[in-house]
Amino acid sequence: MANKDTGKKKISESTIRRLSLYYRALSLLEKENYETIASKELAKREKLTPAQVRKDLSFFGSFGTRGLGYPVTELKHRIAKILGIDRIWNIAMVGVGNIGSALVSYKEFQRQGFSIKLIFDNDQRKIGSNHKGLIVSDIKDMPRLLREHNIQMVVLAVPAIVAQYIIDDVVAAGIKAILNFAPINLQVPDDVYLRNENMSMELEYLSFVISNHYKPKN
Amino acid sequence: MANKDTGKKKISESTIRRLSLYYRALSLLEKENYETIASKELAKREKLTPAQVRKDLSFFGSFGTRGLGYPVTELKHRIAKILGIDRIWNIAMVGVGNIGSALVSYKEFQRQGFSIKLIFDNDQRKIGSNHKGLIVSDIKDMPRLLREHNIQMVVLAVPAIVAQYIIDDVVAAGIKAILNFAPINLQVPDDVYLRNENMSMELEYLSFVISNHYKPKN
DNA sequence: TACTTATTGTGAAACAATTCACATACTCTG
DNA sequence: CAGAGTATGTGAATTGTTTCACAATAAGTA
Repeated sequence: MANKDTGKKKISESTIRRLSLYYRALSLLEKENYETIASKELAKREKLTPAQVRKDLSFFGSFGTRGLGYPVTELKHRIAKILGIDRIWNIAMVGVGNIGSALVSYKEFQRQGFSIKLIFDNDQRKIGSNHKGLIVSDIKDMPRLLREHNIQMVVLAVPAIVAQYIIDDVVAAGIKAILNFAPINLQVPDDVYLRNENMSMELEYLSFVISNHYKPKN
Repeated sequence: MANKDTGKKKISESTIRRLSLYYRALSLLEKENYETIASKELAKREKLTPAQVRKDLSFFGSFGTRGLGYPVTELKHRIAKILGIDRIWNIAMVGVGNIGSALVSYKEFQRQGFSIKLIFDNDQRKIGSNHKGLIVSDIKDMPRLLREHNIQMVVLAVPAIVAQYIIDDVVAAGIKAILNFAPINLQVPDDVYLRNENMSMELEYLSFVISNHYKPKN
């Protein structure tokens, strides 16, 4: 009864996001030379409940040993496979402003298997310049280059005002996954997954928490 | 009673985050000279249901007029007040690496009332340098400067390896809200709200979505 | 004023996520 | 190799969130 993409999905987004947490925790545990880990300890490290850890994992199979726990290295690989990070993803960065160029230099992406292969901008002064060994390409060549370099994901870090115009091109080039940093609601077809990252919203949430002495439950 | 706020009903994190969306939508509607907006239209713009919009708002009061909708400008101000963004927040940026310096230049923060007042680093080569009109201070002076400049929130953009050490100082300086970009689980006391922002996790989620032909529900 | 239309505000219903609790099954020790 | 101990895997119970559906009520109209 494993989940596969046959029809219905019963896996929640929260479960997937926790898988990322488990993956990071397991990488650390591996370095600490743990061979096995109990749900209790894994939960403690991620501030979750043991039942939640077990339930999350159980959606994808039965990875543990009763009385002992989960094998650290194996579970790490299994989760990598589930998340689809047991490979290298080719990324393009569109927009080389503050955020874009920071992310190009962000070593964590490379470390996690997300390899930025192309950078685009529409500013003539930026086109041709070098960022961490990559030459900024003209956004006009984007459709062709995205295909030629077998890019699977795009990070969009352009001004809000041009974001829709540019994302249309990205979609037209066949990209199915986009991480957008422009603080605007963009339209994409149903079969394209667009995730919005809005840093002001994060600060607004902090603002609410301290203004209202609100105690989030996690 | 986990939540304080004088015995009010429990508000979910999702509701708060949607409040940010409504706020942004209302700002736009105001520019488009709308005077009132129905939950139906507001929902459409944010890809939510009208019932959800009304329910979210109803947690905080009764802001609309039956038969007409919500008054755009007034609702915007009410939400700003609820979120605590009807004011300027003084922020300090700790760490002037890629992410840190990008965020210092990120105009959206300023625009939303989050004003970066101080920047810190521990690298002698960076201390004293100028970033967007701000001089990078020595992290050694952080406890004193945070208090002197009445800083209320800290954005942490330092390497994971030193993050715990630095956040301890931030907490000791009396800061109650921290946005952390280091991909590591930090420990803070109960009365400090720490929010983690992990960009690799966002890409991992994209990876899962396209690897499994997963259809998120929103 | 009375009538029509529109849209809110909100209990109740439906749905979703988390936690509980325990049978099951494995390890470890002597 | 048996008994003690431990921790998984998972239905059931609980808790949380979203959607439904409709009474209430304001605006607009004549």
